[in-house]
Amino acid sequence: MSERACKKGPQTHFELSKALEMYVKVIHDLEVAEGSAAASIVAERLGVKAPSVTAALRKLDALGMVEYKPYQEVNLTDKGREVAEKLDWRHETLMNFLLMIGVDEEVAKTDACEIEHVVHRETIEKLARYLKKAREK
Amino acid sequence: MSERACKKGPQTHFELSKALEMYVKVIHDLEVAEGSAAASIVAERLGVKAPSVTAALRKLDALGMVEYKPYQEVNLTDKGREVAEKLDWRHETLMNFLLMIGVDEEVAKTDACEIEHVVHRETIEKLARYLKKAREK
DNA sequence: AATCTTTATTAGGCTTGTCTAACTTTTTTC
DNA sequence: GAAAAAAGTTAGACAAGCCTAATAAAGATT
Repeated sequence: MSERACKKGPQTHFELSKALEMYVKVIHDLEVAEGSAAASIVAERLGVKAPSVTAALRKLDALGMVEYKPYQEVNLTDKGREVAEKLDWRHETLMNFLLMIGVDEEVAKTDACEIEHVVHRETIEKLARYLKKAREK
Repeated sequence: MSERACKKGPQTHFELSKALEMYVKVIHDLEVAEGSAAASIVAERLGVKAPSVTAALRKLDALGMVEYKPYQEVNLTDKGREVAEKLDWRHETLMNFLLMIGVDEEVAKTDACEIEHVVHRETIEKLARYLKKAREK
């Protein structure tokens, strides 16, 4: 059983870094709640400073994830919204599972937030399927 | 159900970055297999170049995780071995679970490698307990 | 033992994501 | 509508991790 540690293959299955995905999530939350997202609130929600938000928005815009003009509120593009919804679904699925096995709410939340950015789609799909079955019983 | 996205609290529950943990894992593997770890093999296993290994070893040494003298093979300290064993246990637990829910072996491996670095101890403990129960049935 | 080869280290650069401080734009308030 | 306040941006720095190219040390070969 050698070769246990894991090589660092080039992330083929993710379009965004974890950091940028977090911005997308927050922007989506704000859009749902208020129609669009102000940079200052994004900063506050993520616990970062304003210039970090500016930098992130420029990148997300370049990647076609948000519609961004300086000094204006941001909105997700369709592409960005897809990413946000994917993350939401992942988060939900992970939360449901973690709570089911008895993980504390707060811990589950932060762990789901970590895992959602790093696992393969297949894993979440299998987890969702498993969860559904476990509930039917 | 607002406030869905996750703030980035200061990592209180980890002593090492994910990158450094990977070095510890590989060094441990090599120690088990051959008594000690040569930098070139560590590099190869992790898919990085030699200078990255040197830099990492210097950091791990400063953190008391390895015994390192330039131009010599490395060995984990007791502290480092503890970290490696913790990671092994996490990996094992995650693998068992992922395989149980039907995730493909290769995918399970890389996903376990990601998750093991980021979740709380509690989560792994709950998972292990859950797994044990699921097997008893 | 001197050279050649392999292995490791140093030096310097790049990227991502963060920060502070200074400046600009927008909005509010009187 | 002008001045003050708030919000956003730019400039420049820093940390972690990675890289390449050049250098130094160890180990082999004859």
